[in-house]
Amino acid sequence: MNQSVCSHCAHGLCISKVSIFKQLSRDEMIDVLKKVHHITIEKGETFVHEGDQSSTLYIINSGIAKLIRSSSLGKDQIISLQTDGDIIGEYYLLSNFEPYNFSVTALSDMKICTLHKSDMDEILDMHPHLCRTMLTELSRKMITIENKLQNIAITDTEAKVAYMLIQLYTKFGYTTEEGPVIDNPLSREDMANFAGMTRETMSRYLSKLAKDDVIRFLDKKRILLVQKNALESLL
Amino acid sequence: MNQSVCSHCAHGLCISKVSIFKQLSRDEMIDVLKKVHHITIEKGETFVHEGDQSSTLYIINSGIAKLIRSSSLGKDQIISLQTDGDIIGEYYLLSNFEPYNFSVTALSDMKICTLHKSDMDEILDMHPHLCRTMLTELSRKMITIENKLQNIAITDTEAKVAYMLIQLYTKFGYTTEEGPVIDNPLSREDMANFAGMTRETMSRYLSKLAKDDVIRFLDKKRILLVQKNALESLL
DNA sequence: CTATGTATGTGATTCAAATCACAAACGATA
DNA sequence: TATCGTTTGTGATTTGAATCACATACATAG
Repeated sequence: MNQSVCSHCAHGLCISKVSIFKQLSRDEMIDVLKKVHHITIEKGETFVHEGDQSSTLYIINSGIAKLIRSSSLGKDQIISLQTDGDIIGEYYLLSNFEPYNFSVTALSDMKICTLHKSDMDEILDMHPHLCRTMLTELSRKMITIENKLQNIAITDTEAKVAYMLIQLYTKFGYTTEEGPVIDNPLSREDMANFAGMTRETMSRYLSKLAKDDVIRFLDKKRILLVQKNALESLL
Repeated sequence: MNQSVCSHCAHGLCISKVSIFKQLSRDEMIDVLKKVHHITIEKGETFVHEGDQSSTLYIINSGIAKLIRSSSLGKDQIISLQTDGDIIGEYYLLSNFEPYNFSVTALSDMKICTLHKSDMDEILDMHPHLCRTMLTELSRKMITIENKLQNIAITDTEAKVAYMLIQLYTKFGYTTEEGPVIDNPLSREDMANFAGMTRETMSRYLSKLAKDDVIRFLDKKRILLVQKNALESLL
C-alpha cells in the first residue's frame, strides 16, 4: 500500500470522478482535495479487514474491489462489488469507530482516495447538501442489498445464477453487435460466493446455461448473454 | 385505515417518540407536526404493497410491522421488523417515486405518522442536521441487513435459528429474574420466513433447543433464553 | 359451548445441492 | 519449454432440509 499523491491528481481533480463530489464547484473540490489522501492497491491485496476499527472512507478512483464476509468455518459471502466512483464504508462514518463487518479485497490494481472520518465529518458540515447525496447513494445500496437478500434467501439455484449474471452485467457489462457482454472479473469461486452456492454448483449451472445457448463464453473473461431476457425471466 | 389526528398528538408531540425527530426543539417539532398525518392500522392489515409507487414515509408511533418480500412462487422473506420510533421507506425518499420492493404488514394494531415525500424534502431542507440523523439511521439498517445477508447465506440452519432468536431479543426482549425473555410477536411461519427456512424446519429446531434446555417456552408468546450465550456462540 | 378454520408438531420420503474425488486446463515462473 | 500451483469441469456419493402427510392444539365466531 503506497501512500502518495496519485497520478490523477497531478493533473486535475480525481475526486470529480466520484459520485458524491460531482456536484461540487471547482473551488469546493479543491477544499475537499486538501483532506483527501491517495493510495494504490495491488490486485489481490486486502485493504480492509473484518473487525478492524473503522476510521476511513474509501473512494474508488479506478479498479474493482469485493466486499466479503466470512463465516466461522471457511465460507465466504460476497456482499457487493465496487468500482470507479463507488464509496466503501460510508455507513460507518457516523458510528463511533465501530469495527467493519466486512473485508475488502482488490480484484484488480486500484487507485483509491481515502478520507479520514473526522475530515469527512468536517466536509459534511461545510457542505450540507453532500449529506443528501450520500443519503441517496446509501439508499441505492440499501435497495440493492435487499434485492440480494431476497434473491439468496428465497429463489432457486438457477435464479441465483441468473441474478448474479444480471448483476455482473450492470456492473461490468457493455453492448456489442453480438449482444450484451460481461467483462467478468470474478473467478468461479467468487461467482459462487456472490450467488451463495458452491463453486461446483456454479460451474455446473454455467455449463448448463452455455449448453442451452443462453450464455456463451467468448474467452476466459468475457461472457455473452445470448438470451438476456431468458435470464431476466428466471428472477 | 383511518386517517385522523391520533390520540397521542391530542395531548402532545407524538413525533418526539420518533428517533429522527428527537433532537428537534419544541418549536421545530411543531413545524414538522403540521405536515404529519396520522393513521391507525389494524393487526393483519398490509399498508404498503410491493410494487406500489413510493411517496410516503411511515414513522411508527406504536405497534409492530414486518417488511416482506415475496418470490414468484409463494415463498416470503421477512426483511426486517419495525417497532416504535422506527421509520419505514426512508430510502425511497430521494428516489423519484420508485416502487417499494417490499410489503409491510402490521403484526399488531399500530399508530403511524406519515409524511409525504415532498413535505419530508422540505423538512430536510429546513433542518439539514436531520439529514445526518437519517444517515445514521440508515447506516444502522445497512449494517443490520448485511449481517442478515451473511447469516442467511452462509451459516448452517442451527445458526440461523440462533441468529433469529438473538434478533428477536434485541427487538422484543427484556430481562427478568429468570433471565432474558423474548415477547415474541411472530408465528412459526414468520419466524421461518425471517430466518430463511420452512415452518417445519423451524419447528423442529425450536423443539430441539427446548429439549436441550437452551430455550424454554414460558407460554404461547414468551420465550426464555435459558442459555443466551450458548445461542450467541452458535453464530 | 360447539364448530370451523388456522397454527403447530412430527413422522416418512424425496431430492437437490454439498461434499468428496480426481483429472484436465491454465498461468505464472524459472 | 518444462514445472508447479491454482483454477476449473465433472462424475459419484452423501446429507440434510424441503416436501408431503396428518394428527393435534388452539383461536374465533356463532
